[in-house]
Amino acid sequence: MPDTPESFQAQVAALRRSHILDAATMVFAEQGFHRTKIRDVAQAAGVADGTIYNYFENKTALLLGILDRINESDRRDRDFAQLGDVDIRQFFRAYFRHRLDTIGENGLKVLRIVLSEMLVNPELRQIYAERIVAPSFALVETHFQRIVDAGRLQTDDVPMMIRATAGMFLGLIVLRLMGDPQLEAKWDTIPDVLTTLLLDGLLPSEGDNDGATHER
Amino acid sequence: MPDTPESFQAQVAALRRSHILDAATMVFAEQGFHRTKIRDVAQAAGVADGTIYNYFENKTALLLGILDRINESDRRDRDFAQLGDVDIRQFFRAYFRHRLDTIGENGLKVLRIVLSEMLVNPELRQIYAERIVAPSFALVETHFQRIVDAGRLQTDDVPMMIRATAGMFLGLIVLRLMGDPQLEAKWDTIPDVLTTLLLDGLLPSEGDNDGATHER
Amino acid sequence: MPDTPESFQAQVAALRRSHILDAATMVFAEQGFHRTKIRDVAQAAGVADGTIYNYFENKTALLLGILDRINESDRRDRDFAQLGDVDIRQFFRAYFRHRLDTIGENGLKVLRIVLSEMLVNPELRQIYAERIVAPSFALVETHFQRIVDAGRLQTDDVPMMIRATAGMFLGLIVLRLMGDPQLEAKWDTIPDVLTTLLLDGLLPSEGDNDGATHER
Amino acid sequence: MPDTPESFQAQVAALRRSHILDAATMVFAEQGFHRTKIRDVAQAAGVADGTIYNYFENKTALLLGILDRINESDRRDRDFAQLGDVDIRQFFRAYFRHRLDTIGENGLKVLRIVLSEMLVNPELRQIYAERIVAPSFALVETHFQRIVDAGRLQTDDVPMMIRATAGMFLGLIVLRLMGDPQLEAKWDTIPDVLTTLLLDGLLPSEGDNDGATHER
DNA sequence: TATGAATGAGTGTTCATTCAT
DNA sequence: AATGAATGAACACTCATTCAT
Repeated sequence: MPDTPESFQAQVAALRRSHILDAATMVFAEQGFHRTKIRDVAQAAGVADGTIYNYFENKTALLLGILDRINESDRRDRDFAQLGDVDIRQFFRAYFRHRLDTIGENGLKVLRIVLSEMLVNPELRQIYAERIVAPSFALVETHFQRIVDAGRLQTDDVPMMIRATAGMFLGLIVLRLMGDPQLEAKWDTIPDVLTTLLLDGLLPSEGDNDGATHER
Repeated sequence: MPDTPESFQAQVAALRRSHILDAATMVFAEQGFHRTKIRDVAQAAGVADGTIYNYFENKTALLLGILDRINESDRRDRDFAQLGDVDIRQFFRAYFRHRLDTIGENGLKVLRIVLSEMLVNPELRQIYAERIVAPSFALVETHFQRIVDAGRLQTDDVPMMIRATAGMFLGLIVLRLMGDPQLEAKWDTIPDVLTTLLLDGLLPSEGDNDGATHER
Repeated sequence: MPDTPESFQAQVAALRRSHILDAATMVFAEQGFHRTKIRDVAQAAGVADGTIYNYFENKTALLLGILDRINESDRRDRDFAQLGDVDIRQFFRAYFRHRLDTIGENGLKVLRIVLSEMLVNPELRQIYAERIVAPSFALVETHFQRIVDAGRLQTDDVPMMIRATAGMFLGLIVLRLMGDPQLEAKWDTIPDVLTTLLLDGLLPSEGDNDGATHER
Repeated sequence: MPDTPESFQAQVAALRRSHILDAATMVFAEQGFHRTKIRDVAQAAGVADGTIYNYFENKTALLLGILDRINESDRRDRDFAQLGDVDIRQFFRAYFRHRLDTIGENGLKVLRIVLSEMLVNPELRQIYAERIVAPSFALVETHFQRIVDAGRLQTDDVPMMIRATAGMFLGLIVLRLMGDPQLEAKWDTIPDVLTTLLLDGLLPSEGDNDGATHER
């Protein structure tokens, strides 16, 4: 079935938009948002300055576009998260591993820029909060609540537990972005470390030591 | 012992420097780093534009100054951390509570600015990594290693465990700065939530359920 | 006699040209020349941006087109002016009235734009001077010269008298465009006021006062 | 009496402001408002681009400054206008002559720019209407009303008569700016022409012809 | 040491015009 | 002839920094 002319035009437009976004992601990751001039993006994309503005309202909209892409990949991850009916320890490990792989080295560079700008730009932040954080948390909450109800995990406050978990992951990313060499060296152990820490906690198992006890 | 004229001058200078830093902290927290003009800082400090440059090399140096102050308060917290020879659960709770209180609402505003800029400014980042992160982690590592060696806590990798813990704290701050309403509402429960999560983990205690088992 | 295909095409073209000119007149009058974008004209005319350039060389040519239309209506007024063999006072009144009516509220808006641009654009000015001012003045000059020769009007310098008269009219328009409220309120009295002032002058008629005399 | 430091600084500032305004007037007159870049003004004034903005809010404010100067000279002319207790014919001639001389060749160039922009810029227009037109007309109205009451001039509507007169003057300027060669050639006869036309009107004096009569 | 006026490099955005389709 | 996406030159304005006083 051949495309109608309209949809063809639309496809070309979408393609170029995506192309510009690729270029923007690249140069932003390389030079940072503020140091990057529109001209840099244009040159990287092989178009004229003005062409950018046929596809994005302004420079910030380029970041929004990048955010939307992250949004997309997050949406896919949410589906992945629902698969977690298997062994919990394995699921945790696999999920952290998956997120880590999805981000990748390049993703870290982009995250640096996006995080930095989002912290300081309310518009960006709102988009992120509404489109990504809120629905993700909502989904994961129901999911985990079920698991907790089934007695497979134990916590008093599912929403806060989720946030603490997500925060741990995000915080490690931020710490690495801050330049901690230890984290860079052991980046791959994160899934294991987090899984063990979150599931088992830091207290010694009963019988592991000389009788130290603890009460909650 | 009266101050010599030199040291008096020096004290006046230090005072004014501190005064300017107060002003900078305030206006940065309120308007962000980039949106704040040197003139804004000068007016808030009640001095002329040029005077700023007698005490700080450039605009970024103001952030560095703010960072140094955070550094100072962190150094004091490190001492506090060493006091942790009491009950571990109480210590965790008290420590998180202390950090939370130290930051405060206003500190969050400053953190937003400093974090954002640090993510993107290698110079700032290096200072932070060298002066704050590294020594803090080093100190806490030896401290915790001792506790682990004493069998009071259990973990395979103390450095990573510490980073995960610090990351969880930092990540929650970032998530809140991103605008998560849940976190804002339950901000005060963080010490409890984190303590329980970190010490006990998510897995149900033996006997809490119908015999589900887990292996590490 | 049916039109040949060529002339039919030509008619369609002329029609579209005129249509575009209508749109341009409207949006220029509404938003001014510089604030109006070609896209505004195109949208108002219901065509694409590029189409404008099939009918007009550039944006200024649109103003030229508007000027040409004013030219046309002025040509018709010239004929009207020749009808002035009736009572002079009536003719003056009727002529001013006619010009006022011809311009209308909408014409004032257009005049504002055209005048402003013409003052500053030599090309436009030249067209106006050559195509409109010069022939109009030439015609009116011969016409008035005849009337003066016939002793029905009295003046030393017909060309300057005509310019002063035209100037008075134009100047009142400009003053109104400048925002004088008095003129807006009494706009309709202009034909009477001008006629009386021009024909009778300001000096009191003989016998109207206590014998004041004047010499030219 | 030596100036206090404050007033000295203020004087220097006023001087530089005036200097910049001189430069702006010059380059605007030469190249027009829109074609003149801030850099042109700065170079003509021998200062940096940014310095302009220490004295004027924006480019338009430069025009406002020029307008204010015209305002000032007009205020002086108003005083001049009050001197008109002498022979009316002489006063008219002298007044027109004075205005013509005040404007001069250079003033015409400036007027071209200011008029053009004012026609199209409501902000500028309002300033002009409020600060210049209204007070001028108000003053002249009371002045002429007195003369009319004294029977030395005759008119039904003083305000409109004044506007017609001012309009005639303004209109002649506009016509000349439009490029009429006749006006340029006989520019100096304007005071005489206008005076005669306004005072005596166009109708032949009684007895000058073969008995043509007219009624008002 | 404080001042604050002067500096001038730096850039996002607009929009008239072109031209491949 | 119509389209409308691409072009890229153009520019007002900001503001960190300097330095004469």
